[in-house]
Amino acid sequence: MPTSRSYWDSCGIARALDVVGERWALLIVRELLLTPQRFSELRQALPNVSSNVLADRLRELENRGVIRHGPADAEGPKVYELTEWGRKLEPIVRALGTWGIDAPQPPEPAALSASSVLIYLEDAARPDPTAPPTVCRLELGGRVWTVRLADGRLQVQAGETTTADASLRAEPKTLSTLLADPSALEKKCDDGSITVVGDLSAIRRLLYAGSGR
Amino acid sequence: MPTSRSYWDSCGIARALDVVGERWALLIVRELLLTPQRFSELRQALPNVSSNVLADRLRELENRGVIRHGPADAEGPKVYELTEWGRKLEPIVRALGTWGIDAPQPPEPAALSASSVLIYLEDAARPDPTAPPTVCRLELGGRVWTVRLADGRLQVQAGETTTADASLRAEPKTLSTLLADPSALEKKCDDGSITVVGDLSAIRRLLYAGSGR
DNA sequence: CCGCATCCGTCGGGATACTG
DNA sequence: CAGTATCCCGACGGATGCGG
Repeated sequence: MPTSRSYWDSCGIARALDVVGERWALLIVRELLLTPQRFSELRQALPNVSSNVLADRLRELENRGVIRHGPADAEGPKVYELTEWGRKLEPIVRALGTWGIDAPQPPEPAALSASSVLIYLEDAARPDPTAPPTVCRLELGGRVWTVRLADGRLQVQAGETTTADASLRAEPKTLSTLLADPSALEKKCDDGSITVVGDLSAIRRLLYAGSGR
Repeated sequence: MPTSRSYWDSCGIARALDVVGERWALLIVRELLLTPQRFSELRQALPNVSSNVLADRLRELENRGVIRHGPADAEGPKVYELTEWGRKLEPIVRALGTWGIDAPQPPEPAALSASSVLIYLEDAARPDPTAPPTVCRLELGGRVWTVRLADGRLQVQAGETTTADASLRAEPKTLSTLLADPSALEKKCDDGSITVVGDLSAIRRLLYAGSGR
């Protein structure tokens, strides 16, 4: 059964927290920022939330108008996705993530979902505006993503693209490590922890952009 | 004893929530946005948090570097105040409040602190840029505040000012009601639920600015 | 297998009383 | 005034069940 407690405070901040302040709620929103996801995908992205709590939160967030539950497109599997109101949380959640960079790392073992790394990548990226436009295909956490570098911006999209300069397959944590130290790219290629197809320098541009140059 | 659970997730968002995601934490931050406050003032502003939980949260937030506990200035009473890092939450908390405006109001009885109304006032205010600069003194929740209207902006400061066009004493909820319907100003004056001294039209400008014109 | 529901143990949080 | 001590309940977390 969903949580029903409230702060009993008419302040907008308190009312916002009545909606998305319960445990795991904002992490679910984080997961849905880039793409709708299924229950099992959310479980994989948030391995530390128990299934009953996840079900509770999803129901709550749906009842309160933050997310929606239904087939995104014709007769696909049922996915959870943000409503228009829920999407307005995006800049807030991203800002919270930027703020949290300065918070201490949790001790191992720590989870790291594909969405987390990609959101970080978008927000931290400072691509060279003079560099050539680049499109990379990413295989991350069992899904395919498209990353576009152009006009001094980095954008992530869920799904395949028709034309990519290169493709990279990695674990989210490995990609995170590479963003902290892009110079380790070749080594990671050699030891097989990542797989690169196509123009390696495109991947290199992505990593250096995502590391803030 | 403070909470020690974690999301065990290296994502910045999760780490931020490890710090300020526990219940009441962000409402404490809200209370400290405008001015440092003492324990008893926080209790009054957050009447629904029990003293032990408040003490726990304050200790946690202090340990994690969000707030500081000490005499703000020479030998005053001990107050809680935001650290530099904690202050970086300000735009996030304000944005959350703006988002929460569209969330349902909690059933009565609902609390409403002076800080809450004043933060809302600052964020919702759209003062007429052509109107004359105005300074109002506010007595709200047992404290004195200074509100300045100038250059199409509204700014709130804690404490007295030397020169004010008018002074208004009210309960936070009453002020909130007036911001929703500024035309009720005279009535509230008459029935004694507020007290105005000085230029009534200055208060009127404040209310209309705070109501988004 | 996916999408939950149920059961149960634990712990965070709420209310009250009390202390330096 | 500024918290602490205590008790209790509900939210949370883990495991398992179970229908589609």
